[in-house]
Amino acid sequence: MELRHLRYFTVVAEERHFGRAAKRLQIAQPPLSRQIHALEAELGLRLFDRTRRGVVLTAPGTALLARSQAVFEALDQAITAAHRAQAGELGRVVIGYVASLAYVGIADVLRAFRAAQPEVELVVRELSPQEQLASLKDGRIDVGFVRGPVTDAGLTTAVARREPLVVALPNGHRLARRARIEVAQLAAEPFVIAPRARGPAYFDLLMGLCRTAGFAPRIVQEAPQLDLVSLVAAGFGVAIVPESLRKMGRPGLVLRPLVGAPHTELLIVWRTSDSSPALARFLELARRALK
Amino acid sequence: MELRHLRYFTVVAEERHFGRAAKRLQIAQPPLSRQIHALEAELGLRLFDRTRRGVVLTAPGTALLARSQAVFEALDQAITAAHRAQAGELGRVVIGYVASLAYVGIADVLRAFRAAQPEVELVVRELSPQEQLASLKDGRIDVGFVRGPVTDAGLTTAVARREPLVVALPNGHRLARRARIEVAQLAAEPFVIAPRARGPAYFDLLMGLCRTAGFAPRIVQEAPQLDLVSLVAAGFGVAIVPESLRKMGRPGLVLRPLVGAPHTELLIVWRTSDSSPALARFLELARRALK
DNA sequence: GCACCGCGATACCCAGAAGGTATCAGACGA
DNA sequence: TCGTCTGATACCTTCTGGGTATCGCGGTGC
Repeated sequence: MELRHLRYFTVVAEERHFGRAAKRLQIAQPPLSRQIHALEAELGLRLFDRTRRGVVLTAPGTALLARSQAVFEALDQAITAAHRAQAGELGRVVIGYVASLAYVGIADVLRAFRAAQPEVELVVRELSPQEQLASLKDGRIDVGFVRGPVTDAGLTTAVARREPLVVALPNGHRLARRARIEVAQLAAEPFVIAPRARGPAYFDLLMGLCRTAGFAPRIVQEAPQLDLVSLVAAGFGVAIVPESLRKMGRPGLVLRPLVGAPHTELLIVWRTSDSSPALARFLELARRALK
Repeated sequence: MELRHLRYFTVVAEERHFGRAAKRLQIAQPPLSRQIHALEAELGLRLFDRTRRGVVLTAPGTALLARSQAVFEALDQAITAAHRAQAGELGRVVIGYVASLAYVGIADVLRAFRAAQPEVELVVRELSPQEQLASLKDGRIDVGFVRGPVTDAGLTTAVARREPLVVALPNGHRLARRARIEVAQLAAEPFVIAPRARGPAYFDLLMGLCRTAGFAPRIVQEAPQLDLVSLVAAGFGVAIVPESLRKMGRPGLVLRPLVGAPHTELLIVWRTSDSSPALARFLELARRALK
């Protein structure tokens, strides 16, 4: 069966007259008769009782007519959904993010996007920068948020936000009295830092900073990013972190500007080849929300 | 768009490969490519990203695929419904019945039919025999239950049940002491009877009975059939009724066999031209339930 | 009673589109 | 670099959907 059969059947059933139905369908009456016959033959059912002054539906015809509407509606919905997906209003975006963003960035982005595109399904995965790049490549996520440069071929980045680095100190720390801190003043401090494997770009950036200031940092604890500030607050050492962590309002922690340190860049990363309209919408809104 | 396009699209989407899809569809690969192209052109959407080792769905393609299933399901349901209607398992039967049957016949029939064909909608209308015949002809009801012969052209009848006539007397009536009553013994009694207009056949039958016994009945009250026995119980007079009224178990009423009276026939009536399978099923089950 | 009219069915033709075969173009892997 | 695998293209064939002319059959009106 083809939709043509169902369309023709519906019109004949509504008109109760082959001639009028043919006119409405912009075809001649004989081919219409033939198509209805073909439909009846395929179903093995008589759909109409042909009388002298028109046609009446049989019981199977009545049943078919009542349910044909649902077929056309389902088709309309399918087509509409395809167009909406093209417009980025429908679909699914899987997002990777680093733990340090959980408190200060992602929530705003998700909220803004959900408000704008409520029918795009959002899935978030907390992943280290390294894991994000790998997940992007094999399609487990569609977009990632990382710090530090990304040089992978096949991935495109955009700077979502630039922010200064600051020193995180435990309350009452000797340096906490100072309004701003030089990198060299940290030479003797124990450092808490995320393992290089989780984000080599950021790790190497910090190492470079210290080396430039003339020392190699004493790393007392390598912590996943999430717990980093907790360790600092607990007095294990100091850490160099993006300024936006201030928004966490974590007690027991003091943040001081780091003089001479470069700004860090929060990057949005996605597959260059990914042409999903939902992703495009997401990128657009994410960049706006993070500005 | 035709269903062919959607079928082809679905298979290509599932196989992610034009060659394999074409094999599954029993056609060659080039026409399959062409049909997909035509579908994309009609929708104004790219549904697949053609890569070197196959094909991947785009966002609109994914959306369309997810909803295509619903189209095919709706179609299956429509076709199934048509076949079930043909089998008399689906549809609608509108039933007319005389009030005297409300208590002793219809309920059994409806119960039996509903149990056997729960998805056939049953509509019942209480109508006089005359109204039933008229309603049958213009399609307001599909089947009627009446007493007395029906001679209308275009209507077919079947005897659902034959039963004797009995005399209904109020409690304590002079004749109630007798085990059986002759028609002639009623000559002096006041009669309660339904108006001729509501059922001429039955009316004429009773008149004939009395005339044969040598008297013309004294009609004190013409009541719609429903209230007939109430009037008898209230002492307005006697009535001649089908024996099945005994099942009502109405207090204040005595029923006595009427000697020499013919049996009355409960008839099922329907349009000869009506070929509704649901009606056929109903007739079959009604006759069985009334046996 | 007869002719006419209105309806769907049938016969036959044509054109367009679906499907087939052969082949191309490009990317990937050996 | 060549072979292979992919979908696309070119071109032909076949089938079928649609057109016109006409039929058959009731019902209707004179």
